[in-house]
Amino acid sequence: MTHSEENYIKAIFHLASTGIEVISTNALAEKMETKPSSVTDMMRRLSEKGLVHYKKYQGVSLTTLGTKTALSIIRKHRLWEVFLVEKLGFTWDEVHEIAEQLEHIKSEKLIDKLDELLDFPKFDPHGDPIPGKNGEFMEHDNQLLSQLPIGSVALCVGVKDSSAVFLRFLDKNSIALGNKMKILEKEEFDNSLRILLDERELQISQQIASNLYVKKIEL
Amino acid sequence: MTHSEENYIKAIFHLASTGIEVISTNALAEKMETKPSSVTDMMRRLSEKGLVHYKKYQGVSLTTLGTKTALSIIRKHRLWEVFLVEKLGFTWDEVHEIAEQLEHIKSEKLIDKLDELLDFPKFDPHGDPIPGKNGEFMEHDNQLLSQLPIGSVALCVGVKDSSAVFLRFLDKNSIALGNKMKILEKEEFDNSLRILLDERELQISQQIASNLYVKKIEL
DNA sequence: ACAAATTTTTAGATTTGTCTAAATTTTTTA
DNA sequence: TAAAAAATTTAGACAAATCTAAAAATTTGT
Ligand SMILES: [Mn+2]
Ligand SMILES: [Mn+2]
Ligand SMILES: [Mn+2]
Ligand SMILES: [Mn+2]
Repeated sequence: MTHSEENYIKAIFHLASTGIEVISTNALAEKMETKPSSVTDMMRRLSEKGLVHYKKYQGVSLTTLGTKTALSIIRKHRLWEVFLVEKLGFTWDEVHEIAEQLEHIKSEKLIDKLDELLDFPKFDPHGDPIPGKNGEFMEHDNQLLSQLPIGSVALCVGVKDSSAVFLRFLDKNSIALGNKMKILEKEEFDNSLRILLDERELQISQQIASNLYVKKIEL
Repeated sequence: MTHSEENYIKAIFHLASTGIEVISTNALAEKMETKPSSVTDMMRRLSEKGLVHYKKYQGVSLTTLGTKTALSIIRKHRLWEVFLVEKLGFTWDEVHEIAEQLEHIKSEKLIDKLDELLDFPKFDPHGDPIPGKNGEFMEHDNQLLSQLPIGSVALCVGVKDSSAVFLRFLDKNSIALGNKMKILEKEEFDNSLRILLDERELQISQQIASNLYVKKIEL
C-alpha cells in the first residue's frame, strides 16, 4: 500500500466513526483536502484491492480488510505519538504532524518493540485509545463535558478536537488530561460553564466544553 | 525533496566516498538497482535543484548543497539505527532496512531529540561515524584487518560490508565490535589469518579480514 | 413530475519516477 | 584513425496521484 492509499483508508475510518457509515465522495474530498474527482479515482483503486465497498454514486465504506488496515495505521500513529511525548519530550500539540509521517513506516516488529518500550500504553497523548496488535479496539464511551448536568464531578480524559490551536489553548489555561472538574453553573445565555478545575474556578465556553471528553466520577 | 531524490543523493555520496569523485551513470544505476535512462532523468532534476554537478556524458558529483543534504540523511539513518539497537533491542543485522525508511522522516526537532535520547552517539551499530548536526563528519581512517602485519594487536571497530549475511556470520563466530584481536599467522596460500580473538584462537578468510575495520593498539 | 441544483464521474492533462527501444556520444581496439 | 564496443541520452510509454473542465446521475424544490 502507498502512503496515499493508507491516508484515504484512515480518513474513511475516521469519517465512519462519526456516525455516518456510508461516506460520500464530497465528504471524503473535503477531509483529504483534495478534489472529488481524485477521490473517485482512488476509490476505484481501493475497491479493486478489496479495501472498500464502492459502487458509483453510492458512496464508500470499509471492508473487513479495510477496517483491519485502518486500525493498524491508527495503532502506529498513536504509538508513535506516545513515543514522541514520553521518550522525546515533545508536547501534545507537536506530535500529530510527525506521527502522520511515522505511521507509514512498514515493520511489524518495529511497532511491537515500540509498544513494549512504551509499556503497552492504552491511550495516546490526546486520550484516544490505541488499537491492539490484533485489531482489538474499544471506542471510548466517554461523555463530553458540555453534556454533564450541573453538580457532576468528572475526570478529563480526552480531547475531541486535537488541533494544535486547541491544545495550546488548553495548555495556556492549565487544563490537562487527568484533571478533576466539577460543574458549578451553566450560563443559559451562551451555554458557557463555570467549573471547579482541581482547586481553581474557571469559566469555559460551550465551544471548549464540547471538545473535552470526561469520565464521570460517582460520589 | 522526495524519497527517491534523497536516495539518489545518498547513493552518489556513498559512491564518491569510495574514491571515485565523478560518478558514472552506469555505476549509479547499478547502485540504485535501476536503469541508466532513469538515472539520466534524475540527474537532470537534481542538477536543476542545485544538488549535483551534471553535464551530459560527463558523469555527476555532489554540489556543496548536495553533500550537506547527503550528510543530513546519513545522520538520520545512523541515529535511527542506534535507536533500533539501543532502545528497541534489534540486532545489528536487522536495522538497516528499517532505517532506510526512517531516514526520510522530515523533522529537524525529531532528530535532535533522538540524538539527545541516545546520548549523542558518535558511531552507528556497524561502527560507521554519525555526521554532526551541522554537517561535521570525520571519515574514519581505520585500517582493514587484512592490512595489518603479523604480530599486531588491534581493536575491531567497524565492518566494511554491513550486509545482514556478513553480520550474522560474525555473530555466529562471536566476532563483535570492541573485540581485541592479535594477528598470529598469515597463510600464504589463500591469505587467510590465524588470529587470537580475546581468548580464542580463530582462522579467518581473507574475505572476512578485508571487511573488518580495526584500530591498532600500540604496545 | 419535471426543471434546477447538487453531486459524482469521466475525459484529458500534468508531475514524478520508472521502463524499453532507439539514437547518439564516447571510449576502446585493431 | 576508423570501425566496433560500450556508455549515455532521447523518445515514447506507463502507473500513481493529482488537477480542471465537461458530462452524467442523483437529489431537491416547486
Ligand atoms: Mn494524531
Ligand atoms: Mn498519514
Ligand atoms: Mn544502514
Ligand atoms: Mn533510503
